[in-house]
Amino acid sequence: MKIPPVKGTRDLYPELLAPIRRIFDVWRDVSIRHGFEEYDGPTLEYLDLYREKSGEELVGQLYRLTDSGGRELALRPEMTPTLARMVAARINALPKPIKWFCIPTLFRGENVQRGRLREFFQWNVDVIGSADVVADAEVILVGVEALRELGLTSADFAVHISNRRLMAAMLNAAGIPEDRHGVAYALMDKFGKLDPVEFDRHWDTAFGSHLLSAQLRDMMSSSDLDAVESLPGGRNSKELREAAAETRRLMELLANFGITEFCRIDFRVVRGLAYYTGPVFEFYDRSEKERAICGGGRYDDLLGKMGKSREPAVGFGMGDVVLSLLLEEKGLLQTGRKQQVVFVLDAEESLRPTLLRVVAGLRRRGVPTEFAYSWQAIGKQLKLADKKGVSAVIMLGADSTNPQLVRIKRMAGGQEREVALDELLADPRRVLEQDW
RNA sequence: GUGAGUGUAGCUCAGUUGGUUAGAGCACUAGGUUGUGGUCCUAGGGGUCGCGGGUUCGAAUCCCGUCACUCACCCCA
Repeated sequence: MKIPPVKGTRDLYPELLAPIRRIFDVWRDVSIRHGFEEYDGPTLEYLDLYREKSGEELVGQLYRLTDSGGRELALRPEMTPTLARMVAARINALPKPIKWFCIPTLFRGENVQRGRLREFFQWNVDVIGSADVVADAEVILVGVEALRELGLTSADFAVHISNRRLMAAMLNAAGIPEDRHGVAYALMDKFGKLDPVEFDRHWDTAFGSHLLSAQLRDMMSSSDLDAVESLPGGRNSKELREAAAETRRLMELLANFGITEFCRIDFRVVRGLAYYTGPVFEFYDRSEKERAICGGGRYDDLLGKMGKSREPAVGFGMGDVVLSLLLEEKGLLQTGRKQQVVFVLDAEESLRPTLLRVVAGLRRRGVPTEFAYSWQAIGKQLKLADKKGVSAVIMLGADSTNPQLVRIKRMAGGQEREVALDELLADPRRVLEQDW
């Protein structure tokens, strides 16, 4: 019986895993360079952790199971609840701000389609314990730097920035009651998909104010902070002016960090889940054909709901699936072998013991080394070396008059040179990297 | 959940109005090549034609059902 991989999962063969590993390396490297520490948590959590935090929508997508002790568990669909628990447990002991990152495997029982799987990797970067908008800016900086490191430029992607506080203030100023804000957000989230007439009609039906609808549309397409304050009631709203000021400051900080070219205000960014309280952002490819590469924002109230003390926090998640699609489109997905492997061969079978000694010696000195398990003619061994994609071959017994001489052959150009075996083993990296 | 499309070798795909033993390219294995890889040539392995039923002397091909996958919609980190 043939059992296929589970829907929405991937069999990551070496050539498929290689480019993903490359992405992980960049994520990790950039995180550490920006002062973040890596953490991880369990893949399995109590179902209640998500029930309490995420509401029924996400719980409906959970992979749940009952263990042999009758505990109701779930495969983690996101990292934030775990992070919140871990931080809450040590909140008094950890120096603030806490800057942590993580590259977890996540599971969601969603419909599978382009850019969306049921098991995927997601880079999480969070700052906890600072209410300063500079933390928001730094988190965005980390995300931008990682994409730059992967070869993307401002011609390829942009960070679309909005602010939940600003939107709330705006709606308040327009006289829309708090309990209707959810309806408004849902509509604003659809702004990009609806044409103006439809948008007006939906807005009118919900709020009965066609005028506001038109102004909202202007504002959402203008990306202009000043336009916000010209909304009905805007000039008199302290809340709104403050939120606008916060957003302006964020843009200034991003300019100070030197990434203005990547960042733009975009009030179409609302973001699905309800726990965001301040600036929110999404990274999109410039064509906006793909789903968001990355999304995040400030969630000052979430940790308070998880633990005892309220802690301001900001962070984002960046999945590997959409990012890989984009990198592939741009021809930036690393597919070839990058590893520099050498292959040791012996001209005669009697040299096998020497070969094994040389192989072990090279490996001990940090040189990735391969060899043929059974002796074959030089031509066959070279063929094998070629298939393995090695960068160089070290030939033992190449000179029958002097057993101390080995010949090093570069596979790319085919050049060969001879070197003493002792010299090679003394400092193989130097010998192998040296020009000749 | 809704709609559309696609299922033939590991991959990409041919396969005539239904007709002998289902093919090609790539990939894989081996040989040509007993002191030098890539190119080239030759050979080989690999298929329950997604699955089940029906029509027929005969089904990869026609019909019905079913399953899987892909894309889109809905929804949404």
